Amino acid sequence: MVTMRDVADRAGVSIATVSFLLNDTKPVTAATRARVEQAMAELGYRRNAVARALASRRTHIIAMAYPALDHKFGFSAAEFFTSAADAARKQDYHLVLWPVGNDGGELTELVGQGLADGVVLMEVQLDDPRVTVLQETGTPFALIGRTSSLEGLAHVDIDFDRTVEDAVGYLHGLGHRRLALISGNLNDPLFSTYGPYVRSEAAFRRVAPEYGLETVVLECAGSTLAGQDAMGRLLRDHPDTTAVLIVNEFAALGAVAGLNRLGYQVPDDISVLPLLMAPEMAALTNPALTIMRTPGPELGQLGTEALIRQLEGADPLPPQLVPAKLYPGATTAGPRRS
Amino acid sequence: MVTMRDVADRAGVSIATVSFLLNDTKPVTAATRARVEQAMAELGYRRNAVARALASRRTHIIAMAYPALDHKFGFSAAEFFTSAADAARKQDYHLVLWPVGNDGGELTELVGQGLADGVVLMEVQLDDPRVTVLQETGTPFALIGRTSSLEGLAHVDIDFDRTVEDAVGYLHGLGHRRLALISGNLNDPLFSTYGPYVRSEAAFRRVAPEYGLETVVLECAGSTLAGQDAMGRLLRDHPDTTAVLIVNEFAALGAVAGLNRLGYQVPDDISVLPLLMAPEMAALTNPALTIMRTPGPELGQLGTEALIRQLEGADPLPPQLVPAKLYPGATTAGPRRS
DNA sequence: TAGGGGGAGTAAACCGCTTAACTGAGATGT
DNA sequence: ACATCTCAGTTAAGCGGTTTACTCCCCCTA
Repeated sequence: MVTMRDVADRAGVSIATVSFLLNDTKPVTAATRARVEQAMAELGYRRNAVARALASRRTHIIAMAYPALDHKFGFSAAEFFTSAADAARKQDYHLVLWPVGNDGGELTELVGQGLADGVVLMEVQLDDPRVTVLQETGTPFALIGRTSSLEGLAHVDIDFDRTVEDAVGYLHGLGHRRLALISGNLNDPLFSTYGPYVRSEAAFRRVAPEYGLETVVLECAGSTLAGQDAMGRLLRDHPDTTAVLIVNEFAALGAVAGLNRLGYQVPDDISVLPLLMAPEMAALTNPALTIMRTPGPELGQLGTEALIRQLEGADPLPPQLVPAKLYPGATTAGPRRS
Repeated sequence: MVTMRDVADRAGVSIATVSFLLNDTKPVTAATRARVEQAMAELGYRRNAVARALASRRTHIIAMAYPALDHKFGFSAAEFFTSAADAARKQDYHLVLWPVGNDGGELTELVGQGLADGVVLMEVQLDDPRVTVLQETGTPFALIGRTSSLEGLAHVDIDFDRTVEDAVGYLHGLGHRRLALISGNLNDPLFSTYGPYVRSEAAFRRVAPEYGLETVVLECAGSTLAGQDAMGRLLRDHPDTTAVLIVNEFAALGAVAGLNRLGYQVPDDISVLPLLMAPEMAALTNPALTIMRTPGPELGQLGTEALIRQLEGADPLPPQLVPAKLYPGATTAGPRRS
């Protein structure tokens, strides 16, 4: 292994000089720089990240917590991850996906062991034990999503209000007057603790009346089957509904499948518009879904940047809310004239 | 930060003793052990992984390469990852998902910098540049999937022969006599380099005739739309087909959607059986797919174990092939009497 | 011309842990 | 009883960098 020592010797300088040059922490004359750089090239030197981490007490590694137990690492999560990784790389950090339980214990371990400088948390619950643990241990972190009380926590999240406003406005503009929202399941312990359900339902209940629309809200678990079932209930109990918003992406797939099976035409008989979905997932149905596209790339990037600022001691970014934007597909249209 | 020094002082021993105890590298009397352990508990000591890595030249981190540019990180990949992470944890390693380009350059960087002890590669191509790079740089690695020539490379893969045999046998047993395979797209540069397509198609062409079945093979790209289109072609050109095997999981979803749209009943009119799919994905269609379940958990575990053996200098595991097993759903049945 | 200031480079003390070589005391063999 | 083994522990030399304090040396100013 080629070390700094080797480079320094060959260039006829001290290892400190090599270090200064490499980190750009002290000026170095052009001549010296050239000699050192040549030596590095000739020897094929690569700086040892572990030694650097030990000496500087910074690993330059950011862990994105992967909630292994919750399991559903879907397309949205993949978007968070890749965009976050890109953002990190641009700032000379490594971002890796680290599988941890969702109690926060392993997270502490991770940082306690000095393996990661900070943590980006995704799929944050309204009352998330992980956040508590991270706070108590003084671990730097940023959230993608929000806990219910966030006193100055670094976080980014979806702007549910604007997303729902835009979605409802869009459907209203198409001529729809009877909208339904397929939301979360009250019996699911996750429901009341999961921001997307709670916040989009609240937004819907607020916005729909503003447009003079009836608010039909159906409970639904987050699975294909549940979505299909919910759609059946909707058609039975509210047959005059012409457009449906759906929070959960799996339920949305099921809803479309259900409509197809029951012989309904989408979007002619009924329009379907998921409120949060990744394009890859939208392409899985037929017709392809019109969606409010989860701003995964933006959130991943912003979350990471927020964390890095914190790590570098820069003044923190203000929390950012990003709305999901309409991503056209073929499941929305004006209501059929009856 | 509590260091070994602190623990040693409080327990009245040298730091070496603490280290030996912690790593179980030298015997320690019960009395000393008790004192040290108590000191650790009282001080809340956590061993610094970075320092350990530097001194021992082992980070105990395994990187699973995430080909950010290429394949979608779907449910199968998630299965590889979680099972691999579990396997690693059991052996005192951390496994993390590391996003890298697919040329292998960043992989070398990763190991060159000493950040990871080894690499688990998934979605391996038949002729994979990453493998070459890893070999040249002497990086320990294990493959999930196979390159075409694997001279003693540590690897695990799906047993395509048995998978196809089982699938064909199963459908034959149900009474089907006219099977089709929806495979990869010849125009896709990936096709000829991607093991699953190549090997399962080869197996199909070999096995089907053994059962006295016609071999219809359709090209198809790996997307929902393509799958739907392929199904249309199949019904048009080979209307007497009663069952279809599909390699790509996205195409499989499309195929079912296509059948539904065209008014066919699944499985009454035609049985659909994907050759490689994760259960989560199978649940996305209606009816839920009967699948040959990708042995993701097994492969992730075996791949990781193979790598760790290599890292620890144990005698290597022989390469393992695991067949996908039948995972019942509702898209297969006997052929309709005509 | 002496004094001061600043820029480039060096020496050396860590960072927290592992590990080879060594110590010393009690057990063992003859 | 004396040399020889064991065996639990200790000492100290790294691992490959970062970083503080310090040394030169050259140039500018009074």
